[in-house]
Amino acid sequence: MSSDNILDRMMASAKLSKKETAKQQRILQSAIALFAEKGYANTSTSEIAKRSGVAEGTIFRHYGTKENLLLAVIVPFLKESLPVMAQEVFEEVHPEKQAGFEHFLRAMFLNRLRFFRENKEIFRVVVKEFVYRDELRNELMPHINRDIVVYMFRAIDYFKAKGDLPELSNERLLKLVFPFVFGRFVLRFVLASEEPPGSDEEEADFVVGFIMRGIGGLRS
Amino acid sequence: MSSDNILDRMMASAKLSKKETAKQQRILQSAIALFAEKGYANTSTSEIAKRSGVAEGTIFRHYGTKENLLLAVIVPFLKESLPVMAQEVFEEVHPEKQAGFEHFLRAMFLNRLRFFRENKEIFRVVVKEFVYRDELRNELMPHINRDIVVYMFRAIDYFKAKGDLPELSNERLLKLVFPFVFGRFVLRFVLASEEPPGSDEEEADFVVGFIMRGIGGLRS
Amino acid sequence: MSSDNILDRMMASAKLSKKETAKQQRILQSAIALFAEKGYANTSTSEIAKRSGVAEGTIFRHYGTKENLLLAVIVPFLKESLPVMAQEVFEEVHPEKQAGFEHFLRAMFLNRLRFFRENKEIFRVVVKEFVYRDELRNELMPHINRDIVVYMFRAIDYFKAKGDLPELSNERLLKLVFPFVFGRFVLRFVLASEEPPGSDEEEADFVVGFIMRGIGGLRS
Amino acid sequence: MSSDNILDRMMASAKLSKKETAKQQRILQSAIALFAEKGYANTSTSEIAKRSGVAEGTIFRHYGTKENLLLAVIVPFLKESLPVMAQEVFEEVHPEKQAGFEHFLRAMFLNRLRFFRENKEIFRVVVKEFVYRDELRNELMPHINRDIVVYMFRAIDYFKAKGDLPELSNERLLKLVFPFVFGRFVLRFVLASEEPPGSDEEEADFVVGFIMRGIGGLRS
DNA sequence: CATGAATGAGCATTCATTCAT
DNA sequence: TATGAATGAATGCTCATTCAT
Repeated sequence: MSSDNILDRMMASAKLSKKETAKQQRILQSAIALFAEKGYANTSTSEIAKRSGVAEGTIFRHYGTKENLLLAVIVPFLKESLPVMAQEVFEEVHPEKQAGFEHFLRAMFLNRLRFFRENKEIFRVVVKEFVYRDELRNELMPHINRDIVVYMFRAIDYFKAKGDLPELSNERLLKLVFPFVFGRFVLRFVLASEEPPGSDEEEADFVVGFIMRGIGGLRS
Repeated sequence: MSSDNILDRMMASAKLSKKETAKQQRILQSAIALFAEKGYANTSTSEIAKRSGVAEGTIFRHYGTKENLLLAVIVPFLKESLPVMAQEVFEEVHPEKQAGFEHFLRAMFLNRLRFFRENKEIFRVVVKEFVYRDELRNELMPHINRDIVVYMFRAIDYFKAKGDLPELSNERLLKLVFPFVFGRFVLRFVLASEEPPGSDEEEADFVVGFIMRGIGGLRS
Repeated sequence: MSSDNILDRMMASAKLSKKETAKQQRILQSAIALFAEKGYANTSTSEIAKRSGVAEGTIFRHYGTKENLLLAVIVPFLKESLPVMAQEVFEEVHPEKQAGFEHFLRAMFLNRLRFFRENKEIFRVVVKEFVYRDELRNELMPHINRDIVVYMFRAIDYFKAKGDLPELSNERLLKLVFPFVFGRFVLRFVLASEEPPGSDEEEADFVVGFIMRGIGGLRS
Repeated sequence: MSSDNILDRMMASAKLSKKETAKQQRILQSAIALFAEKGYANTSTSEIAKRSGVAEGTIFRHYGTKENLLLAVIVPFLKESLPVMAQEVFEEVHPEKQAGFEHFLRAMFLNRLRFFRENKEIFRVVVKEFVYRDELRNELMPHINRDIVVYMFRAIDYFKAKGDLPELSNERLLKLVFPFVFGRFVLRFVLASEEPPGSDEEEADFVVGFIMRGIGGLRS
């Protein structure tokens, strides 16, 4: 009896999409490309159909609603982005064996940089709609926060215990670092027309260095 | 056959808007409120007319196009935001008499924080449409960049000459600091439903401190 | 705070239709003709628009919904049919000065026969939709019953007091006579393609005679 | 090139329906229930398929058209209703051995009352579509008339010869009695949400008594 | 025989824009 | 100058029907 109807619909529709036919794939690809370029509100279902080489009715047979099609694009991406965003990295990186928070941060930054690059178009869709539509944001934000926060707090606590991090409150630390990093991803993959020069590793060094120095003198 | 037809129209219409009638004021206010809330694409001109207590035809008599109405909202804001963003602050702050870059940054941060808070709704409209519509961004971005860059480089050069800043390339410095600060504004005024606690000065100290430490060790 | 939302909408929309423009008249006429012929469900708004010589959008500007257009057809007819159906006749007929119930019945029969003939097409629409759509019937029936019953009971009581009618319960009497008469109207104006021969007066004599003899021997 | 193409199709399809598979039975049942409730026009084939637990294609494999499915519902009912309506009753009732027309009428009324109650849902479908769709009515009416008229006239003539009936024209007598009785069935099974109280025999006495007294004084 | 994915014409409705008053 | 009725193209969506498997 929880309040998350969007999330519920997300899960429901996600379950149905076990085997995607070739046509569904094409529909999704076209939708992603068009939503990414012009935004959901400025894309018509007939455009999507034309680009997919599919009848317009076919879209509705599979997704029922234009809104549902958007969810079919966003949801799997979000479900792979959110918990994973820290969990997977956390494990992959074997924090115990890491030199410290700096290494963890660097690994995570590189991991997400590549993930978002790999899914650049969906990332665009998600960011655009997330900024554009207050209700979507209001409904999703709590869940997103929770999923990220849980895992990140675990990591932060671990490194605090190791004496690797200043005694800043977890929340403040996260609200400082996360938007900074995420903002750079948005800039790079959503707003910029092309990626800036320089290797991923250089970028990682630059960003992580900035953050580490920046939080160096912090007290809560 | 110049490339900036939007900008041209922007400037032209901006000049015309010297004397706005009461009705135009009401139209603009309603448009801003609705665009901010639901986005340009999801707002109908009839809604704007109803909220303004004005006939729908009146909107078109004044602005000709819905798109033009959007520009009439965005342009003046942009024109007051951009060059001023550095120039005015630069002067207001009397850099020569300042202790250094840190003071300049702090003053500028506070100045814009208050300006965007004062114009929160228009800020929302601009950010939303800027993120949502690639063509708008592509056409405006160069002008925005130019206006900001010119003034900011002047300031950066001044403080570099004073030995107040590391020998990082102007561009890299700007691309580090500007998105960081601007991202926090977006988070606070566009994405969050309410402003976080804490005084403006505390926030300024926090942000400026982080940046100053962060850029402390940089080399280009 | 009563439950009659259809009736409420009926009244609301009826109030708005104070001055009907020429175009609204044409739209209504076309809608009536088409609804009468093919039924509401089998008539498209584009058909109505074409027949009215009006753009499809114009229909929605005036009536908002196809359903509302149906109500705009039905409601005024119902409002003029129902209470009047007995009240007006009751007065027009001056029951005190009539020879008795037989005269009253005859006057009423003729009055309604002519009214329905005059509004044959709307009558068709109302009957068809009333039979076809359970929810419409369920929502309207109580109100219709009330309006008719109140006035008819008054008349019946009056004639009972005069000794003109057997001591059958009002309800049973009404449920015998009303469907019989109304059924003949439906047959004549809705189901038959053309009216049967014979003058109205002959038909009235026939029907009233049948009823009077039929109820002659009744006991409750 | 005869005029009764619907009837032809009716007969043809009726012959084919000798052996109905279980699936066809389920399809027909679902169609009847849905048509009865919401009307043919407001029922989709996919709804019928879902309710039948059958693929949508299966419906079209068996009936070819949605319209044909409707006929497959209506036709057998009509074929059992019409001639039987008088013939079977006529025989079952052994008119020769009856006390007279009153008994015949009473037996017939009871017979049909029970038949329509038994097939209430199909009766609803038939009445609704018959009222709603002029072309269906126009095509079927002559045949219905013929089937009923032939048998009824035979009965009427018989009772006239016995001196049991006034010398009213057969047609006028039928057009008086038939709609009256049929109208009560429609009221009871189609329009009312539940049947009125009272036993079938009481109702029969009431109706037949009314008719007998009513036609008592008739002259053509 | 049965399926259900695919179709595409058709539908009610919306909305930016025009124009006579 | 302001109005608001009128427009018609475009939109999201439905649904009877087809057909390859």
